[in-house]
Amino acid sequence: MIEKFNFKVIEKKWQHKWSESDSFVAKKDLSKKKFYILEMFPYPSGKIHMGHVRNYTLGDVIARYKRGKGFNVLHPMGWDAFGMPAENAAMQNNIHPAEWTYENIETMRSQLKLMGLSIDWSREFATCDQDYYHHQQKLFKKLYENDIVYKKKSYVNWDPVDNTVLANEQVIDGKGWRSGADVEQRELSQWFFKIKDYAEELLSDLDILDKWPEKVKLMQKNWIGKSEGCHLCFEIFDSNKDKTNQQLDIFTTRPDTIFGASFCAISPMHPLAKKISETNESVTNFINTQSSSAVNEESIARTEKEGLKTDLFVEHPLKKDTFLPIYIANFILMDYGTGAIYGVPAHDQRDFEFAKKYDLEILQVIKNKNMDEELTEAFTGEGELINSDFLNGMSVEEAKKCIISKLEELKLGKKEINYRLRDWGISRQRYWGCPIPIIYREDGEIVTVPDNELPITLPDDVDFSKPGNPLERHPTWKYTTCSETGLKAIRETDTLDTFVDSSWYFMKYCSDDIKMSNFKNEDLDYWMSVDQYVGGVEHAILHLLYSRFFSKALKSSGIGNISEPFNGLFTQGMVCHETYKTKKGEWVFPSDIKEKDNIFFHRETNEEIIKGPSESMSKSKKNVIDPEAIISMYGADTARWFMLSDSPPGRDINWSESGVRGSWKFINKVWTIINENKNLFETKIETTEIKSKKYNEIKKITHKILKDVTNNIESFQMNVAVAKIYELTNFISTFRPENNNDKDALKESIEILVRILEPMIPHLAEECWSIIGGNDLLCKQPWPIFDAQYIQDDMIQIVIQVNGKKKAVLEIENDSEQDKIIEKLKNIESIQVVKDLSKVKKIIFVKNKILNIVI
RNA sequence: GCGGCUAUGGUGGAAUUGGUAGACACGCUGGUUUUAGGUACCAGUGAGGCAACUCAUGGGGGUUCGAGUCCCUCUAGCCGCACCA
Repeated sequence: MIEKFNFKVIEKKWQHKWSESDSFVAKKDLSKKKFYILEMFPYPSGKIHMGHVRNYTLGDVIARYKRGKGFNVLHPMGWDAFGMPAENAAMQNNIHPAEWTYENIETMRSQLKLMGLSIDWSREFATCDQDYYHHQQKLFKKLYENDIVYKKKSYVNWDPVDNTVLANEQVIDGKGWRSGADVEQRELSQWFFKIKDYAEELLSDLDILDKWPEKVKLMQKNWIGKSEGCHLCFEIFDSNKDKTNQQLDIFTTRPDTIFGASFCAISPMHPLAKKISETNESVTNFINTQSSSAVNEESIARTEKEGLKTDLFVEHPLKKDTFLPIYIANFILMDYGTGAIYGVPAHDQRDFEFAKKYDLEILQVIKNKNMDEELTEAFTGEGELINSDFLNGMSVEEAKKCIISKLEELKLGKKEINYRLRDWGISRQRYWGCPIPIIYREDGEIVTVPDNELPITLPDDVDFSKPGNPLERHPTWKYTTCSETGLKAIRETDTLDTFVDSSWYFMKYCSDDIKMSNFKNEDLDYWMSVDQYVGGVEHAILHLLYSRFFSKALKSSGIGNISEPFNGLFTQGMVCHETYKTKKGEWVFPSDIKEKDNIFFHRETNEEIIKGPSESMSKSKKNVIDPEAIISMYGADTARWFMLSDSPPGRDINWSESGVRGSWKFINKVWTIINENKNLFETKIETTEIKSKKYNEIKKITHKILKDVTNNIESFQMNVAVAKIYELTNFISTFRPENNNDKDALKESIEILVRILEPMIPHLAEECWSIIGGNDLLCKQPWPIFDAQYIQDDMIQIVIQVNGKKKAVLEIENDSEQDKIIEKLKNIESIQVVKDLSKVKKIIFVKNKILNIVI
């Protein structure tokens, strides 16, 4: 009787061996091909969760596989350690954010180490390390010097109770997520990165990223939101139709509809609206009612169109003596285009609704053949221009071209491209972030802090008992002097958005000596770009777009030469689990449930529990399984194997107890096979030339599966690779060698099995490798290459169809020709047709695959 | 509202990319071993039929010698964006 696999002892043993032999420490070596595999680094929230287990297992399979393939692999790990949860913990539990963060890192590092990941821990860092943010401050300065950073006033979500800015995601139904207070729109002076300047490059370079999911590229494309149109400049007239010497700029993508324009509208935030409000109380009131309530975006989109007519007009540029009234309207966004439009009610649904409400002219200028007389909604389709002077009869496309050149000729407008993408606001009124290396001098100058005064470090003595930014109200921290002029100065008390931290961390890993703050281009030149990035799809836009921008921005500032940081991207699915609730609707942890005859009860209270649908694991629904508990019960290999089985990595996986037990069963099956066959490896086996059928069979299956598993790993089909390995394992476990040749083949088969298991379940594989007498560490062994001669068989199966329906399967020599097969078919009862070939219309023959007789 | 993805047994999912549908696993049924089984092993398991066979990849249509795979259309579910001029 073979004992169960003792993972508790064996997993520790190999983790120790890998670590002491520096097996996964990466060294720059220009003579070797590199492979940079990276998973999105974790936020140190407390403990690792199953999502991390899935993410890092997937990455580790790739890392270990690529090492086997002979690549110089970089597989690092670090911590996305700045951010709000640390400050919230500070407020709630009176613990310093640094202490909270570093404690969590300790815990999570030790948890990750239990998983046996092949990570180069020598390159580990946290973004809240002084060294890291020191370097980030230098990068900020570089971007500042290269005119990629600027400061401007902008509207932000302001929580009046917590005295802080909130991100859009933190505003729930118009209220602050923590305080519950009504969120205000407040104008603040904020730092921005000029990501908009890179919009075109960010868009067009998506085409190079052929190893990215189409879905993510499309999301980024939509987010960038390029649209081509026309910029127009109107003269503004007063109520007496006299020139005011002011102008109104508008942007439109439909210049072709210009003859249908019946009004203009500007945003309540538009400078012109503000100017009018100075002397007009009703305008002031209107603007105030529009700017106060920030509700969620969907309901904003459904809000009824409202407007206020001003006393101003613009003259239609092509229809003399036609004046369009200017409205201030709630549906015009200030931060898209110019914050002003001309309204063409017949061909834009919003303008249509607005015109109906305020009784404005609806003039149709595009007509489609089969159209009703009266428009009941805006017509946005293709058609022919009418009521449009010189544009009449043209298609939409033709009219666009024609009108733009006409407007350009008249110097009234010009072709323009607009992007939905907005500049990236990076100021946060927070303590736990990277200080911005800027001082405001008493003479009004804004200057960067000189390099020899960096890093600007966060003060330790901070007070979280009051809401707001502790840096702002710190007694001394912000007061300083300018070393160049001796003038008094005040530090910038805003810190950088944490997305800045994660926009270049993958470059920092490339530093040979991670503790040095030097950032060498030659290191980047060797290791960058990341060959394979793995993470959740929830970062499809922000993190991935910001990182792409940052690489480009650094490149144009002379740092690195990377235009795309991530060559390959894989977005893995989520880990789900059934949910459980009491009848009162309180969530219950799965670990507190017991089951009897398909009815669920609370383990302690015996209360009946209702089982709900499987949803992605979340603390709030309590449908979480603690990875550490699983690892201590079944071991890391079982957890890893389960994560790779069944579900394709890109889709959601459902965590199940029976699935984990199945994985544990498999681990032991391999363990049993190795122990039962270990004597095979003790002596050399003499072989002979004559090979049995059995021998050919095991050779064929082994090499076929080796080939398949290799392809499956390359194409991220880990679940299929797992299935193939099951097949091989099942075959080996029932294989009974009859002679020395068979034994020799079995040995090879077992060796291959052990080698291809290593990326997935490395502890077991290493232990097996040592049992069968393999040299050195298994993780340093090359990946085996399948031998094509064993895969090719003399006899193959060919499918016989009649009219496309399968009638028989014929075993025949490889590469047999059609005639030979037809001959053979004459002996088969169920296929009568071949006896009289005159009735056969056609024969479709695909060599070694199929023969289809059409009658 | 706009854009996208997905749909295969009781379940998760395979299918060499247009060529034997259901690999592999879970579950279930029966059997053997065991003091016991939430163990191990063996056999069976898409549906219908005694059978030869027939029907089956969300529904309907099409292209093709041949369709889970390609095209059209409908339905359902999921995801992203959201007054973007």
